Amino acid sequence: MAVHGPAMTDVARLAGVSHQTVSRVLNGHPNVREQTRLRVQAAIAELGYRPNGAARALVTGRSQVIGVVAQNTTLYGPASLLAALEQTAAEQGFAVSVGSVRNLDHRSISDAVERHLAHRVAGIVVIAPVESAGEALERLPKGVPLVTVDGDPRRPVPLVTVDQVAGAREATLHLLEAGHRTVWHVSGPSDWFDSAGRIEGWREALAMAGADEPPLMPADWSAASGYRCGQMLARMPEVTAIFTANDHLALGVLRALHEFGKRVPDDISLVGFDDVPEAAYFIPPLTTVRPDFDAVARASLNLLLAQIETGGGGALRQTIAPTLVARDSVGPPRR
Amino acid sequence: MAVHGPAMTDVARLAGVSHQTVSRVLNGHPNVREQTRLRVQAAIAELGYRPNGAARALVTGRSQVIGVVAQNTTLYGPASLLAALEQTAAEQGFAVSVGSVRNLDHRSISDAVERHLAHRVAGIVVIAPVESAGEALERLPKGVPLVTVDGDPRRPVPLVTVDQVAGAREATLHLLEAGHRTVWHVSGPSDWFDSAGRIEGWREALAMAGADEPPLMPADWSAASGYRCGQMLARMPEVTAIFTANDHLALGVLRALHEFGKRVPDDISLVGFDDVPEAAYFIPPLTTVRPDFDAVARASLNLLLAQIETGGGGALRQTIAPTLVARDSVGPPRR
DNA sequence: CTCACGTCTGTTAGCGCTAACAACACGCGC
DNA sequence: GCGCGTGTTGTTAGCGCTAACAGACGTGAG
Repeated sequence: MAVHGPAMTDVARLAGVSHQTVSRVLNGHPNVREQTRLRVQAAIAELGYRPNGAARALVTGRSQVIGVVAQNTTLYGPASLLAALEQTAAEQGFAVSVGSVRNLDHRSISDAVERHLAHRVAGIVVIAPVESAGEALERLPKGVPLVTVDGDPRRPVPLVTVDQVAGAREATLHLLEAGHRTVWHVSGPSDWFDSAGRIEGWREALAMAGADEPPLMPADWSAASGYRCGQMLARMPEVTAIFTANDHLALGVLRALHEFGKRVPDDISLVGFDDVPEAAYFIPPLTTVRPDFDAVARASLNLLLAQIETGGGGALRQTIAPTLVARDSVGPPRR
Repeated sequence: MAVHGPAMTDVARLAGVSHQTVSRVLNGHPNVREQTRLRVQAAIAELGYRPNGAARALVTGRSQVIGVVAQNTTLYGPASLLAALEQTAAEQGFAVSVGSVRNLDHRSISDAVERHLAHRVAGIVVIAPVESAGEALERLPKGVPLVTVDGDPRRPVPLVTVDQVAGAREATLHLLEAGHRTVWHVSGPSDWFDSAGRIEGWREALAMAGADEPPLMPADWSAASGYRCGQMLARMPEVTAIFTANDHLALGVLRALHEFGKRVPDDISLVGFDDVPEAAYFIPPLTTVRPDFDAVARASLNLLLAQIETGGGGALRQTIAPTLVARDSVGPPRR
């Protein structure tokens, strides 16, 4: 057929061998004479043959596809992760199928996973940053290679995660070292592990320095909610240093402070998280924490591939340390 | 098998029918007795049966998967498009497989498309905003449902696109109407159709108003290059209004202007493009043009689905008009 | 010279599903 | 009664591939 191209038997006929020999060449089996191999490869090239993934998936029970389940792939973090994952997977000869879900509840996650399973994906990566996702994962059929990213550290599922705690600790410490008595924190949504980790790191740093812990300001990830928090923070004279759970929150805070005539870093210092490409062009350029999404993607894929090959899957864990990127939004407190 | 779950024959046995009847129930064939249908559905539910997509893809020649080829899914536009596409596809029972490519040249695109073809995707959406991608598309095997997004308007391939020209025209006119004598433009990369369209709209608006056309400032999409352009624009006293090809460029310009002591909108007015979620929290909130990504995704998918069903594919074209979002970054020129 | 063994290649079966056809019961008009 | 259409179900073949086995051939040991 014109659309579907030649099949293995067509290649076999042209090369004057059986289709099985073609299969052997394709899969790199050892016992094929060099001359035969070349003939087959020539035939493949001549016909522009491409193996039919569906047929292979049917007989082997798994396709060369990795399923990714994520929530909001518009957010900078998930989008970067997805892109990196796709890149890395492609290098290993795998395609990536996305199944984004509106909510990260039990049902949605299970559904997305099962949809992937129906296509016999080789493995699944779940970007599951919230509590409710964890439960869904444990009830999944065993034997399916699975890796979670930024998931629940307490669950016995292979996990790759950015070291939120270390990143937040570093950010907070950076502000403390600049001379601030304490640091306020605008956090992400309370059910995200990312948020929890960043809160924990912030607390740790405060405790290490013997600083008072001001009340937490909960927000979501949006600039809008950062703006709302900023409007409150700007009104409190004792606030001199703020750590926001991501860069967009920082942007919102920045604008609120600006409206109230508070200058950054002269009056108030600010640190974000994520290092979005624009952070260097905020006013002023934002000091922030940069997670290494490529490293996370590589680690998750390696973990997944290991499971796919061995078939078994220990509950491994891997943590990627982020780095602080110092720019202009941090300075000493005003006297 | 534990992992792969029950097959159709298992369901058939439990329901006391042939596997073919199960298939008929699954595919909604008309001639099945109501009572039989219910028995089969009960058996499906009881076993937790899920049809094997690979087997279906093998026999029908196409899977319930749509392939998406895109370049940089980290950028706001492509990421939003991808997410919207995935959402819409899921509603129609399709999964989405991403194949991002590093470069949008002939080879990369063809490769990505062929990788999708190997998996017998039902159709392909190419987010192909640059010149070189167009050629690759025409040499593709005929008969594969294909839609391009933001692609070349001159090629005979089904195309859905944001009306860049209209958006840019509106943005420029908005500045002109505020009283500015002319409008400067910081454009995107010259090989993107998006850029070309926005330049065209800007020129049109200028011509319509009889305004002089200042030299074009070419950039890429990044805040960094916006910043570089901004440093030049800030030095030129006659510049009172700027239209940037996207919001991140505007952010960079904003910062450069700020560094030079130029205030927005008092000294210089600014309009962006994209309406990223953060644009409302720039300093000042950015007036910008909002493309409707959901509409684009819906339109592309409809076009694709139509092709999948009818098998044929006329070279349809659909244009989605963006809307201007007025915020605070535009004002009358200073006297 | 024969037999065992390794290397290479071909033949067969079957993965789970859909499409095409066959089979059967039933009701209708003649 | 017969033939015929209609609704419902079962049977068979085959999609393109891999795995398992079978066969052909050459090589070296006995």
